[in-house]
Amino acid sequence: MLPIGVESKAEALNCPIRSVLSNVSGKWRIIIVLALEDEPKRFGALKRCIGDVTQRVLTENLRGLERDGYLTRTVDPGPPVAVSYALTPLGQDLVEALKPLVFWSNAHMEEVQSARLGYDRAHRTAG
Amino acid sequence: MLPIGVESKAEALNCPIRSVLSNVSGKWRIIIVLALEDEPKRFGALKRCIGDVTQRVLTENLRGLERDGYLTRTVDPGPPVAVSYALTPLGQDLVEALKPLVFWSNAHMEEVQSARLGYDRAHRTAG
DNA sequence: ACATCAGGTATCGTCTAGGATACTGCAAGC
DNA sequence: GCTTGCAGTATCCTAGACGATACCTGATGT
Repeated sequence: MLPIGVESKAEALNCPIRSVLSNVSGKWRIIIVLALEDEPKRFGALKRCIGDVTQRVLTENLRGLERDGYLTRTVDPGPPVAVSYALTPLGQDLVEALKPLVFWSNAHMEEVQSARLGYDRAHRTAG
Repeated sequence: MLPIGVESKAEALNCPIRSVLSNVSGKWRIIIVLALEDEPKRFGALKRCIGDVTQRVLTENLRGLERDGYLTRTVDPGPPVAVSYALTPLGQDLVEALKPLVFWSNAHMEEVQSARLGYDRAHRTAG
């Protein structure tokens, strides 16, 4: 029995699963830590690697991940200045914990998509 | 190198990680599937077990998870009617893929919280 | 007759993550 | 002098997830 149920707001804040989940939910957080798995990357490289994230949102999420201790931000005051982001040990650890989910995603994505198609077909006009 | 980067919107939709991630992100989805791990539950039991979710939101998320094939909704037309939700094999599989993350959360939650405190202390008034 | 539980819908409001775009300061390259 | 790349800020806006509340249908209890 996993401790996911709560009876008060205070309890919800202390629930480890909910706490970490909230770090990791959102469209970009997991993608960012995965992008940093192999090596540290500079801001621009990270942005290019992810592809379709805006500068503002990437910055925002990087700040959040830094705040939670998953990565570090290092400024090398060149010139030109170069800012690089690297996973902390905690962040690398998180990536390990995330890998099963990643592999699973690769393996089962099509099942999910066809389930969705089936559901939509069944629930469109016919009730 | 994980396939997380994309160069077009179409590509983003085909990225397995992003696709599954979007199923699972949101405040409640993961909590719900975890709550169903041990046995099927009826709507009311599920709601009581989670504790602080409203009826509307729970219904909404259950529909979404059903649509994606993670759980089934079964109506037993009593009377009284009883609606029970159960994980599909796909859903049980997802739970397995999620477990490392859950265990990790339990183990590292405090590190994250103290990282956050440290960050906030360092970034509050002093820049 | 009235309240209660079950499993929802319907409405409304809020809040925030994310997207779009413009702008900055600094340097290097042509 | 102009553009380009880097690493951002500053604004504004939208969509949708979430919360609160009221209501509904049918059974069951007292």
